[in-house]
Amino acid sequence: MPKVGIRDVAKLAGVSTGTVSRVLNDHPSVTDELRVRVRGIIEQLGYMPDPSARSMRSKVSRLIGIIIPDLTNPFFSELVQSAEQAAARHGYNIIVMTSFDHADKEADRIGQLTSRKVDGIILVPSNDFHTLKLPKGLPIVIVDRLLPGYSGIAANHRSGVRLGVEHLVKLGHRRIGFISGPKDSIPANDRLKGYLDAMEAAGELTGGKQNAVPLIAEAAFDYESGRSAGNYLLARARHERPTAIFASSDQQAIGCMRAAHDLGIPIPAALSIVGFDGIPLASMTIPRLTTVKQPIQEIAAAAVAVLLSREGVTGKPLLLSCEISEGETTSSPQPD
Amino acid sequence: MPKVGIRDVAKLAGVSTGTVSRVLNDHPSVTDELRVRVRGIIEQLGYMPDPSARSMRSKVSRLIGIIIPDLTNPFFSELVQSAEQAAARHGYNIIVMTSFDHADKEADRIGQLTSRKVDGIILVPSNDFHTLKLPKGLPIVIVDRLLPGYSGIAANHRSGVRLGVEHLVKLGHRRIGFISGPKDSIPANDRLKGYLDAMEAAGELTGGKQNAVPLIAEAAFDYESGRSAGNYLLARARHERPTAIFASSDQQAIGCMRAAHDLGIPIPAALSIVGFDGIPLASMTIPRLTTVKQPIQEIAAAAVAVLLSREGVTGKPLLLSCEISEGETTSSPQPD
DNA sequence: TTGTAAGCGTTATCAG
DNA sequence: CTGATAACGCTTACAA
Repeated sequence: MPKVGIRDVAKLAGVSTGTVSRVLNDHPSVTDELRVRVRGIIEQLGYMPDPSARSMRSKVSRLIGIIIPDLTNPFFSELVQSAEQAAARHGYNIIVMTSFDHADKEADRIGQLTSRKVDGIILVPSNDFHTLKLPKGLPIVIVDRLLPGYSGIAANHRSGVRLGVEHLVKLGHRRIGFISGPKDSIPANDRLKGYLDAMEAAGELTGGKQNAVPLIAEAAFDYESGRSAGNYLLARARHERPTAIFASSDQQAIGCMRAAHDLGIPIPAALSIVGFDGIPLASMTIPRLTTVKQPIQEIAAAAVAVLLSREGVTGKPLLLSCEISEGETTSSPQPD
Repeated sequence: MPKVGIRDVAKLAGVSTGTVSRVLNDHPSVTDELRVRVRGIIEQLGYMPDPSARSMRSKVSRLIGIIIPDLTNPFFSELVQSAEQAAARHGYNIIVMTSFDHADKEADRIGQLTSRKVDGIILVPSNDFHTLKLPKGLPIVIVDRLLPGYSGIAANHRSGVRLGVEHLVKLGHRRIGFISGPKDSIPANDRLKGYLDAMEAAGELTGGKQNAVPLIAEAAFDYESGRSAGNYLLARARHERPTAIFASSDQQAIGCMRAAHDLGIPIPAALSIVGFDGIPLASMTIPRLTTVKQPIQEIAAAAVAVLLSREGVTGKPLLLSCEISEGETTSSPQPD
């Protein structure tokens, strides 16, 4: 069974290959009658245009690449899934690649995608990342970890964290600890700023007392780091230790929950905890984690939309807002 | 800057396009001297062969598709990541697609990949899946959820579960409950068989007493279902309820942990729990979950290898063995 | 071993 | 609006 090509369709429909092609591409200048007839034949023959031949002529591959640091990270896997969905709605498919937060691997992946002639790239830049050598002519949109000087799409981490900390303030907390991300990470710094914003607004940053009892612990975004950061913040006399902790990631928050648990500190009775990200896992902890949820689907959809508009991101970064997802790890503080 | 093509390379190297092509494809019949020279020019010009043109002639796209039910499931995201790694080692890239456990979506995805002319498909069949219409000529390898009548690659769920249950038996448990997967799921049934194997070997299946107190609860694989199944198994008088529970997934196990927690049953003091899968989350619970770990990387690597051998899976399913990952949710049972 | 040239299956240009 | 026909960039017999 010889595979059916565009001329088989043309022959059977009694038209030229050109017409068939035009039908295929929804070119306006085709009679409705012809369009219908050709479509019928296509159906009947089960004809499928060859994407290679197509892309060779038209310079469009209907393929978009996405490069993320680690697919095992639930935030990124949801991002990829959402991107796949969004792309599919436009007839596009997704090639995934992992950079493992390695700048040279990332460069290599970008090269691969470029030579693959994808129509665009969604990039979550690796952390140890310095200069981005962008193949010009290829639309690329930076996502989640915005780079200074580049535009892109991300959640508004700063205002999101502020939202979360303000939630704690509203509950009556004053000694609010903060588990920060790695200091060389852009989003980590944005989140830190959000914390400082909220603390300042609450009047907790003016006095000198904070200096005596540091409430900020730096840590990687993972579970174990969150745990040790939590230990650090909590291993002090009761009247000195924070009554609430905001963690820069849900994984940190969960690690911190464990630290509190190990220290015999009940949650939320003696300690409120808020995380950041809104990964599915957050609703599976005991008790359920209160967290600031990133609009992952919206980010992915926006990224795809930008790529398909073939403009790259135009001006400034596009920041989407987070919302708080209330769990069971927050309550008003106990009286001392 | 006009893009550089194969003839630019040929011209500058003073050879024919044919020779350049042969160098590109590591064709053996090229002088080392020429090979080196051409490679040099290629480098110098930054030439990248156009994959569309290439694939159009050669019928090879160096693309492989992978269809999974849900990328949000950590098991599958790790599978995809491993597959991407394995494929990359062979110069292949991966197109991901999600079926959401929907048979017709799955069929559609297979169609898309077929028309994309991928070189092979890795498929985790959707659950409500009946007949698989395989485009012949396109190598496809079924993974994880083996279909009766088809060959494929998966962990040996049956022996894996048996391993886990035997572990509990060795610790001294006799009333071992089992949270099963959905009854229409192949792997769920395999796992159930593993449980029955082990229980029979332990002499716990011969008496009639099991009938009076059913120790098996059917549930979906997710967290919430595991929780209600756990509630069902544990909501009885102490001397009747299981001293240990084996759950068919880690998520179920974690749900079950929550159920036990809510009932005031301490783990592992009054209840041992073992999960199945070995997802990263398993080591993040309090206490850390003991689980049977599937060899995900090996599965992915084997799947890619099979595809690249262009044979499809030849004979019987290939079953890889699991290993137990000891956490803190298992101990010897308390005396009644 | 290397060069020559004929396509691969579409799309796009240009007449009609 | 539709039909010829020339590319597109590369691989691969076939010849030399």
